[in-house]
Amino acid sequence: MKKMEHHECISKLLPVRDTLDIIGGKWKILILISIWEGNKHFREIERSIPKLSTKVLSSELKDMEANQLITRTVINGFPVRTEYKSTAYSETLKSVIAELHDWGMNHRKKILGK
Amino acid sequence: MKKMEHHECISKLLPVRDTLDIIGGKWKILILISIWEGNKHFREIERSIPKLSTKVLSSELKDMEANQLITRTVINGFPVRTEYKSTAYSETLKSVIAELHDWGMNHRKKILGK
DNA sequence: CCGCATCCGAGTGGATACTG
DNA sequence: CAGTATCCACTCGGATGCGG
Repeated sequence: MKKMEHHECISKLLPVRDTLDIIGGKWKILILISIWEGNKHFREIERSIPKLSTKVLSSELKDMEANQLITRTVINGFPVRTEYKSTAYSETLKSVIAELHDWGMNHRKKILGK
Repeated sequence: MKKMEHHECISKLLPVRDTLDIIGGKWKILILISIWEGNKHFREIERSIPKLSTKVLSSELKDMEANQLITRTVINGFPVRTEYKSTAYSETLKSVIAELHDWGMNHRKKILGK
């Protein structure tokens, strides 16, 4: 990527902020990966992520549904079961996550590995 | 990026988290861009970013210096002046930011633009 | 099983004033 | 100018209990 020009900066900020809001929290990527791994139910997801409380999971799942990263389906019956699935759209985040991952790997080497 | 395998997931999480810790806050990218734009001094940077308080700026700059994204140079004299500059290393973040930006742009279109 | 409501403590961040 | 100190409002998130 070449040097950013000043007039480009402002227009870049909002979309960057949007993306960070959507995946930038402490849990969202973990939850997404948990679902990618095959976990479908609330308790399953909760148990797969240490230290994640029901309150936070609940609100994160809502955000993610609003952003179309997952779908939520209630299966009638008793007890009620709910199924969370990742959308095809969520797959488009993989290149973003890959970029974050690569930079983070490299950074570890730079900061720690001497 | 192809589908992630399960055993890859865990190894991906830490570096992703590292990167988000470094650029994921509310201000770090704004500050970096402000410095890229040419702002060098504490007050200059502060004034260029609405709503940013001195306390937060101060602590963000320290983090960023620790992560080698910027350098801090005190220029003797009175009053004291300090010069912040972005490092060559910080430029490596541009591809990450570009990826965040592209995804965010696309997402806006998907969510809002119908 | 799903997941919201409530209570509550700790940490964050803003405003302001002050030192070097 | 650079940055710290202090005070304080507010949010976040953990624990727990309950209703559907």
